[in-house]
Amino acid sequence: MPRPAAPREEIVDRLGDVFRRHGYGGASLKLLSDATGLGRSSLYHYFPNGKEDMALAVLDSAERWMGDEVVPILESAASPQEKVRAVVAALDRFYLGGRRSCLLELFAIGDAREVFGPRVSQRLANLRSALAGIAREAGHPPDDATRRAEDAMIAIHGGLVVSRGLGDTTPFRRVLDGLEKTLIG
Amino acid sequence: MPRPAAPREEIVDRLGDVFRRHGYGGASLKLLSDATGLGRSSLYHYFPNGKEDMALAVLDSAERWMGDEVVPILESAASPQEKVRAVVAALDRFYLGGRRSCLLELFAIGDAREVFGPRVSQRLANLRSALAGIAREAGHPPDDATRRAEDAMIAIHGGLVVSRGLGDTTPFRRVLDGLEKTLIG
DNA sequence: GTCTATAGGAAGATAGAC
DNA sequence: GTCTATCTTCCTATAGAC
Repeated sequence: MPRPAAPREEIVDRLGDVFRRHGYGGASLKLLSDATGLGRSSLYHYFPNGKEDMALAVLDSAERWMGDEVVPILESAASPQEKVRAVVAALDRFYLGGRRSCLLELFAIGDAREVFGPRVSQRLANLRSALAGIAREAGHPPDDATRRAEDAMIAIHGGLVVSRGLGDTTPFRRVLDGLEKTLIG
Repeated sequence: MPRPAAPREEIVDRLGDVFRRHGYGGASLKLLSDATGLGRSSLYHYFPNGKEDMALAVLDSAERWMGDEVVPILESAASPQEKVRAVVAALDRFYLGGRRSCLLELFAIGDAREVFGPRVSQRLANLRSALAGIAREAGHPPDDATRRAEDAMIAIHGGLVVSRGLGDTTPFRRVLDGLEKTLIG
């Protein structure tokens, strides 16, 4: 008798691992199947539209994580400095200290761009707004705050890329260490 | 009678376009064939080992470009400030003002990582050394110079990622504008 | 150097039994 | 929910004519 499946959350996490390692196009059904322990048919049972549904579920999961972890920080009564530190800690956990790639980067490449491009763009813009809010709270005028927020995003993603390329998470960790200065310093 | 082929340089450039847009795995022989106007067989005539050979040719071409354009700047008698500005201009041309992705980023994903990972790592380390040289010339101690060079690489690649994600080259151009400060300011 | 044809396999996706 | 079997399409790669 078939075992009750792993919780959907767990499945989506494992799918995310594959997408983050291989990109959208490179994540074959075989890899997805192996990573979850689910056969092709089971994957289609959970995600009727196949790979695109799986990728959407992973994106949703990442956005939900940000909503659960980061938004409360932003809405708290903490000081800007405390908020930055909490966000840094959240990013460190989310990107596994620099060992995990960013889906927004991978989903803006190749065929995935056509499907997910607008969503990627919107998520980046949202993240920029959120970070700019902290910079404004710290007293920076709106233009300057937005510029700082964008610099922070550039540093984060650049740190991830360089860390992955060098095979060394030091650059990403250094970015996180400097984020307070980038954003409100 | 078959037309004499386009110069190899031109062919490699067009292959590079495909790799940069779709990544290594996403660059199918069909895309490569369409972009160059060469049939599959002709591609195998030029690149006997298929896609891997094509990717190597593109990487070689990019490295040669850097060697031809950037190394002379570094070896010139110009001031550090002049060198940074010349490098910035070269990067601006190379990345088409932010519209072109970096191969080093794309070739560190998925299956390509196994094949090109070490080479990517070495190129990044070389670029860091080159940039650190300018920072040292400007009077920064070695440790600080290397840190600045790495920050510059983080900013460049982060700027490319964010620009691509947002569909707007402004972030990359702003990174280039700030590179002098990042490196020697 | 380019062409057509094709091998041989892996891809995404579906059908129907259990 | 999971399984096996299968369909179609696409992929990389090769062979051989011109």
